[in-house]
Amino acid sequence: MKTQELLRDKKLKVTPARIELIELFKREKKPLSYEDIKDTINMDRATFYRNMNKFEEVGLFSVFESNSKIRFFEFKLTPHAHFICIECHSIECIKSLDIKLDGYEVHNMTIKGRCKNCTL
Amino acid sequence: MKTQELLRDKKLKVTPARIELIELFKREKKPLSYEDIKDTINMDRATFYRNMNKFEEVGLFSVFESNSKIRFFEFKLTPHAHFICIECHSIECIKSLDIKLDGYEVHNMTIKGRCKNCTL
DNA sequence: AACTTTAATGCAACTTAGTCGCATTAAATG
DNA sequence: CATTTAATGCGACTAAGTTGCATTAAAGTT
Repeated sequence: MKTQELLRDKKLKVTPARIELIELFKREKKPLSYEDIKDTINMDRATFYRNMNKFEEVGLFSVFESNSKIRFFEFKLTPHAHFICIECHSIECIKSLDIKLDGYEVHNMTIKGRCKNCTL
Repeated sequence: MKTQELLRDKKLKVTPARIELIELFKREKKPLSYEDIKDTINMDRATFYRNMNKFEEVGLFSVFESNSKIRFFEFKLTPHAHFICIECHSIECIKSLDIKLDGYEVHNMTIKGRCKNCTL
């Protein structure tokens, strides 16, 4: 769906900041934090966070916290788990795990540990 | 194993604060944050965090972050996943999931969403 | 048991990701 | 075009967790 439609569909105003964010995350296809993209985006920190929180509320994005309390945002395509390495801080999308759990409404699943490189 | 042995085994000094923490978490058998126990423990915040971080380093405790960047600590018995409700903020231990992942050294697994009560 | 080394503690000051209030500006609605 | 409604930028703020430092207490040594 086109970005503008996406926003209208969720009854959100179409603004340059929102378009920029959604298009960036659609392109990147991976979880990013404010720190990761602050230099490439053209808006205030508050605007970034307010929009990302809205996007999560309406179900466009998924969000999770890494080690050391940093929030990562990802444009929601197919639901999947994330692996966060506590050593190199890399993040990997894990598509091989089923993220369902009977009786619960699962929003995300994160696994922390040491990644393939860091266990060598 | 007795608390003192546990500490000596990890080459950590046996102090009243450490004994208090380990015995409390052994008793509770569930993840707790500093906020949860600050009024029942007899030590400074810094001492709490420094000790918990040590305990994690040496493998006695497991740690994970809830929503809203709060750290939860748990005395490590059998490894298991945790479910964190984003609505009522309750935490449940999920023993039914296998927390293994080929090629990775898994330290913890957290699932966020809405719990059984909150999806009614 | 006293002596020395090494690490743990308490306190206050600090860090930092994220939030909030408010005045201003820009979308949407009719 | 006028009006309503919500988004933006800015700076001030919040709160969980950390750090520096002087003090105190374990552990190891003679």
